[in-house]
Parts: sequence; structure tokens; C-alpha cells
Amino acid sequence: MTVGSYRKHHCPIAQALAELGDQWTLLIVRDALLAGRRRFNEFQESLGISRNLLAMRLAQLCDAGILERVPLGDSKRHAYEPTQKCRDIRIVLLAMAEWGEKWATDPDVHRLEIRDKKSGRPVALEFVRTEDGKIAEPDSVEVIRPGNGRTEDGAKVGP
Amino acid sequence: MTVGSYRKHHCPIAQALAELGDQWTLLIVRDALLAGRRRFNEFQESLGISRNLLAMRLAQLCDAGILERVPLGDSKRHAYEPTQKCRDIRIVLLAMAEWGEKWATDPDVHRLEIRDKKSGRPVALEFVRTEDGKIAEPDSVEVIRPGNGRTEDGAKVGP
DNA sequence: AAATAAGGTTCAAAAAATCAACCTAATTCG
DNA sequence: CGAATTAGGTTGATTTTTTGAACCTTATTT
Repeated sequence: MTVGSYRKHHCPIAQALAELGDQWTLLIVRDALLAGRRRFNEFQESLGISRNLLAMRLAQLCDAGILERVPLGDSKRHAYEPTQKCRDIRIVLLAMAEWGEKWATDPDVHRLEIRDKKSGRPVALEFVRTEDGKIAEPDSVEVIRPGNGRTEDGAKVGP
Repeated sequence: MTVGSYRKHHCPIAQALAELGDQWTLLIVRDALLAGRRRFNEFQESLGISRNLLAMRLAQLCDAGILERVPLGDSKRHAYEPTQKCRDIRIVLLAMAEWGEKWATDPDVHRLEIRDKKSGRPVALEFVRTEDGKIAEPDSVEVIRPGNGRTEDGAKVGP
């Protein structure tokens, strides 16, 4: 079994990892979404990734509909623009950022602040009860696979 | 520059990826957190990962304080128990699951439901304004690095 | 017009992942 | 009790990925 054969598990986490789980992919997406980078050399210089590998990853991201190659002016050069599918990854990146800030061993780790665009007021990522809009503590929520009677604690069948 | 040298970027996302960004690591964590797996062979059979690689990854996860090797009975066998650092990854996995469900190409992808443990009511992952507890639309929030005047759109300095 | 930058491609070397076989200590089976 | 099987790895050869450097062609700048 190769690592890429995640798809055989019909788990949505495995599916996400099949498209994003590569070592560089989420860093490229981070650069595109959070640092506004768009051009081949911007990614290359920012990440220090080998150029051939970057070319492959960008092609894969375009194939997956996460980035889009758009021509710049009338030249043959182009920019890699994030699609909606890409923008939807931001929540994953911010969840990782919160975890990284909390648990990173690097004492010089940056903070990332999420805030409301208009008011500038701080925003955080939370579990919210759909019915009453109240915030739920992480430990008070469980994850189930609908149709599978079991909860995460005793599960025989995985996600 | 090797892919493991994320730490040089003091970005919390890069830090998180340095510990979790391996191809198998998040699947191991998923199995531990969401499917309750604890034993070497459980992970191996569930994931189909090579045994030597699994041994390395489990050792790394223990070193990182994400799993903990606890003896079983008085034998030399043991279980890999998730720590709090590991449980805090659940929010990342669930963000990925939501993305995977929305964007997966596999039509047979499972749904994962998050719900309140006590009431069984559904729960979702949302951006919440800290001040008034109101839900913020993803497109209405921005990410900044405090101390860096720029927003995600015009950033010269990345996360 | 020449120099430099953008956006790659090619190729060899190094590192990492896979696969199969092997090993030892517990546990279960007859 | 002894034999077989299971758990939890380790070892080593093979294959696949990454890396790093050089090279190339087409824009753009000086």
C-alpha cells in the first residue's frame, strides 16, 4: 500500500490528505492564502523548495482545482490564483496555526491573529451548537460516522 | 533546504506541519483520536503502512509528546495513548473532514458528524467573534501577523 | 543591445518509503 | 505442558521521492 492510496478509505480526512497531505502543499497554500503570493518565484524563494518539485506541486494544485493559472497581461507569464476550494482550506490552516501557537517548541513562533475585516475585532475558531449558536467545549463534543452506531471511543470502524 | 527545516520559519503553521506534516502522521492521529486505536498492529492493519515506518512515526509522536507509551498489564506490551497535545489536534482533523466532505471527488466519501456528547445535538466549526459571540462568515475575517502592519492581501512578510 | 529576471526542464545524487523476511517475547490452543 | 499463533517490532534490499545544481527559453529592464 502506498501512501497515496488514501482514497480507498472513504474517510473525508483521508480524502483531504490525499490532496493536501503532501509535505509542501499546505505551505504553498498558506503562502497563497495568507501571504498573497501568486508567482512561481515568489513561492520558490519563500519556501526554498526545489524548482522541479514546485512545478509539480503547482500543476497538481491546478489539476485539483485549488489554484488556477491565470495569464498576466498579454505575456506568457501567469499567476496562480486561489479558487474557492483553496479559500476553504483557510480554516484548516488556522486550526493548525492555533495548535502550532499553543504547542510549538520554538519560543520565537509568531502569533497569527484572526479578526473581523470590517471592525478589526478578534475572532476565534470554535465548536458551535447548530441549534442555539452556543459555543461547545472541545471535550464536550464527539465525532461519529452516521449510520455507524458507535462513537469515537469504542469504534471498531474508523472514520 | 530540506522539507523538515520548517522551524526556520517562525510561522505557527510551519511549526504544526513540522510535527504533523508527514504523510502518515495525521492518519495515525486520526486513528487514535477518532477510531480509538491504540496498538501497533491496529494502526498497521488499519493504515497498511510499512511496519518499520510505523515504528518510526510512533516513536516520533511519543518524542513530540503527542502519544504516550503506556504499559499494558505487567507485560512488555503497551498501548499508545493520546495526550492533551494530541486531543488538541482534533479540531484540525475536523476542519479537514469538513473540507474533504465538501470537496472530495470520491462520491462514496463518508460523512463525519460532530455533536454534543450529552444532548447529541449537532455542532459545527465556525469563526466566532470573541466580543459578542456572533458567528462570522469565513469571507469576512482576515488573518494578520500582529506587529506586521499588513493584511493577508498585501503581505510582503508571510505568516 | 546587453543584461537580467521569470518560469520552468533535465539530470545525477541523496534521502525516504516500501516490501518481504526475520526475530523474540507473550499469549492462546489442544 | 508443548505447539502454534499473535504482538511488536528490526533488518536489509529495492523502489520512489526529494534535493540541488545546471541549463534553457522567453520577457523585461537598463
